[in-house]
Amino acid sequence: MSETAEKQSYDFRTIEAKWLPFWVQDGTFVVDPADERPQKYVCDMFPYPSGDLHMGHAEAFAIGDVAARYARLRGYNVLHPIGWDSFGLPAENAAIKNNAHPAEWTYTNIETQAASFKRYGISADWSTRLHTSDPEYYRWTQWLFLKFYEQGLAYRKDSPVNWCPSCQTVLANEQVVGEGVCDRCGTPVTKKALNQWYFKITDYADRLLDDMDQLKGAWPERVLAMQRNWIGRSEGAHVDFPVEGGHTVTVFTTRPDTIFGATFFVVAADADLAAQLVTEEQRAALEEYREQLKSVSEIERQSADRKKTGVFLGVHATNPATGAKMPVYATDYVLADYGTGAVMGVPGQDQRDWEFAKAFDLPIVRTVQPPAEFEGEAFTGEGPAINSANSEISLDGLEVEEAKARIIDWLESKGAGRATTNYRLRDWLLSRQRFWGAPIPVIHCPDCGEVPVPEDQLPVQLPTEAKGEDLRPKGKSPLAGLNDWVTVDCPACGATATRDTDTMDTFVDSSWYYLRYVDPKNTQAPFDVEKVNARLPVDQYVGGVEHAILHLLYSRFFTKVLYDMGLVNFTEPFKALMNQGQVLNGGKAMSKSLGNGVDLAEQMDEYGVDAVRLTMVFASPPADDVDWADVSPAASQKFLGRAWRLAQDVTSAPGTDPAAGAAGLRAITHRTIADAQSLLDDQKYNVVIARIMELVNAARKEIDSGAGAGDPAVREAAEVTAQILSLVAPYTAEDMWQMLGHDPSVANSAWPAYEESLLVEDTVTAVVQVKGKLRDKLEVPADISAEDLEAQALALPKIQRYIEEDGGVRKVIVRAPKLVNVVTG
RNA sequence: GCCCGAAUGGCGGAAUUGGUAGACGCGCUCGACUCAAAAUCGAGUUCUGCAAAGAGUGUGGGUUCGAGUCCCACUUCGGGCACCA
Repeated sequence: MSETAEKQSYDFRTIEAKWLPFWVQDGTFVVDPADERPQKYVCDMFPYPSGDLHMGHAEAFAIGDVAARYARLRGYNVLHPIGWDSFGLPAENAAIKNNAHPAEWTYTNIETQAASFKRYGISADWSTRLHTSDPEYYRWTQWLFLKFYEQGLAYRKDSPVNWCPSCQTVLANEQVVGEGVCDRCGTPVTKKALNQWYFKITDYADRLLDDMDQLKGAWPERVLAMQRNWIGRSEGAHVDFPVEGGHTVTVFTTRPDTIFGATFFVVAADADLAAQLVTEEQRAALEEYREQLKSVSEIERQSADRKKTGVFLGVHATNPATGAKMPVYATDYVLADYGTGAVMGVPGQDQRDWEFAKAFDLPIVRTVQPPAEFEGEAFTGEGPAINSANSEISLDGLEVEEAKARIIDWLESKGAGRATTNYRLRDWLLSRQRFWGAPIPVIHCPDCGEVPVPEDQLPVQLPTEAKGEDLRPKGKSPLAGLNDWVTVDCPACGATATRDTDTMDTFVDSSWYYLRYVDPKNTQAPFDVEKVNARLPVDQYVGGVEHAILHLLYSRFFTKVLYDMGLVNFTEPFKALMNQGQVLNGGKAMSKSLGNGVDLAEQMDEYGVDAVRLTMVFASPPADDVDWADVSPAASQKFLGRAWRLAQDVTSAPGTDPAAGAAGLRAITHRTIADAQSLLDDQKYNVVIARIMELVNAARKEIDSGAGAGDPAVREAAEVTAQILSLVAPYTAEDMWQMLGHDPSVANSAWPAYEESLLVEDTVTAVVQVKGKLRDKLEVPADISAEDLEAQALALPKIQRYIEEDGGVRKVIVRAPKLVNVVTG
């Protein structure tokens, strides 16, 4: 800038209008396939096109963009893709309302969001853009389904499933939230016996759990904890109980050591097992009990303080340890789909069994000695075994762990039991009675049965003519009502057959999109194996904690299956995960009902894109919530103006050697680079902003009351400011960079190198403590010896006084050059 | 009940990982500029106290020359799971 040029004021509108088209034309963020530099893959969880972008998107994508832009400045070949998770129910509801096809609503919203993303300055490579609702995408979702099917990992079964009466569709366990309600509409979920498609995620339970070791430290601990909890591995034993009528029923127990206390036997009332065991005399009673249960809501059933109910099945089981006859009951406190759906009742050591025994007046035997002061009912703690012996084995006196091992050995020797592992995780119910999803590529033939659609007939496309009322849920998939679509020739025998009319859970779509990003236009395969192996796993994944179990667990599962198929050479998709916090307003999540929503577009109009982004990043650590009521985008705008004017004020020529510049400012500049680097590596993005603010303040001071605007150190500070600021405020930074005489884009400039020699301070402030309390300070050379520092500290008059008052020096701790602690007395 | 996480000024949050608590910002107070306001700039701002000084990082103990940081016990808040045998 020449001295004569008229000073403009900082106007974010002009700056945005200038640079947004430039980045598009320049292809600033498009990955060059020939780029040989080391790679980084930074990925945000792709959005659902529910409308325009909101404040939550702004927070998440601002944070993800810092990571991407930082990696780019550090010289990596960065892939930062963008796409949409564009299947899902809201599009269907809109279509019914507007008598339209869901695609209309979906793609209109995508265009709106795409424009907003561009305005928001996200450094995405738009050539990666994908939508899961495009036939070119879901063709491969279907292809992957078929691969899973081939390996027996996709199957159908009849089972009581979660049913939302309002959405008229089944739900996965992961989608039943809180006290048993639908995560979309809050309606209490009921159970319905249906034939549904599942992915066999339980086959991968151990690996999903054990491979979390790879993620420790790189994923938030709470996400790992939630997944661990969800998988719910528990070690125990299977024990076989002979039951009258010639059956043998196996139970799962984590406490085989308590088997001598098993006095009754309970099976899940809603499972087939109960119907198989029941005597003819008791069959009517069982049926009546089952009828009663149907009227009990899931919420009521799950409440722990509900009194135990059940019905005697008329048969007895034999306890393999005691030989005792145990009455067999059906009850709803035993879950059909956990363990084996049957439990040995040990009232002495299990509170639920205690309550059942009390309700049915069954004997209670303690087999673990509670401490003398114990006053509870069932005793579930540690203690020596009692009452636990037969003619062949005695556990008496053994502590729980030892007793478990001994009884398992004995059961194994008798062929009556074995150690086993059980999981809370159930198979993933993936079929949905919805329209706007990827159709399950299977044909049902009266002669051949289940026939997978041949690969060359993919994609099984959704009908494009369906609209409005065609899509209303009727208890079965809307596709079932479209006869032209449903009727098809069997690919195996040519007979008239029908298509499967369910569509896939949208979490199937999102379980592999991060793979497709590296090769989004591939028409021969979901992705090129070599390209994926070269680019993945994702180095930094960014998204909300609400997907802690759902999307993240499913994606991990998919990756492991693909690994086993030889399609990828890694077992975990996301090396590092960052959960951004929510954006609140007044301590509460923004919502229509509270009327506390803040409109992103309005904020950008009023304060500018950069100010909104800066506010998001500066407000708190990335993982913490941002309360919009506590922050000031106006202040962010003000700061950006200060930074921008810095560049405007610089009068030295580009390329001026900074060595001759003011030493004080240079030291601050280089300290800022060094600090920013380690802060960015630690993802302490909010603190990085604080450091840039300090640098801007120091540079301003230098201009106003120091060496002046022509000092080379001021130019250096302004350049560094532009570069670091470009991570959060790309428009302002780009404009600064140009004012400073550089070619755009600052985003592809090199991260500034700091000079070690400038970080070394000549003098430091040493603190002098007496008995750990700060009493005085001392300016000393940075290379002062411990002896000199101690002597100087002890000579201080203030310190002398304390020493006299406290009765002399006992000990002196010296940490040159920063600290002296005098211990007196 | 079980499992995670957190607690620092009026507010959001810093603290090189055991060595000056409160960086940076918001807000507030005072001042400059202005006829005035806005914008901008400057000074101050943990608490008590006129000051000297003292106290201080949820509570209570402990380790240490020295603790926001480490250990033990607890409290409160947030989140997840929960009749899972």
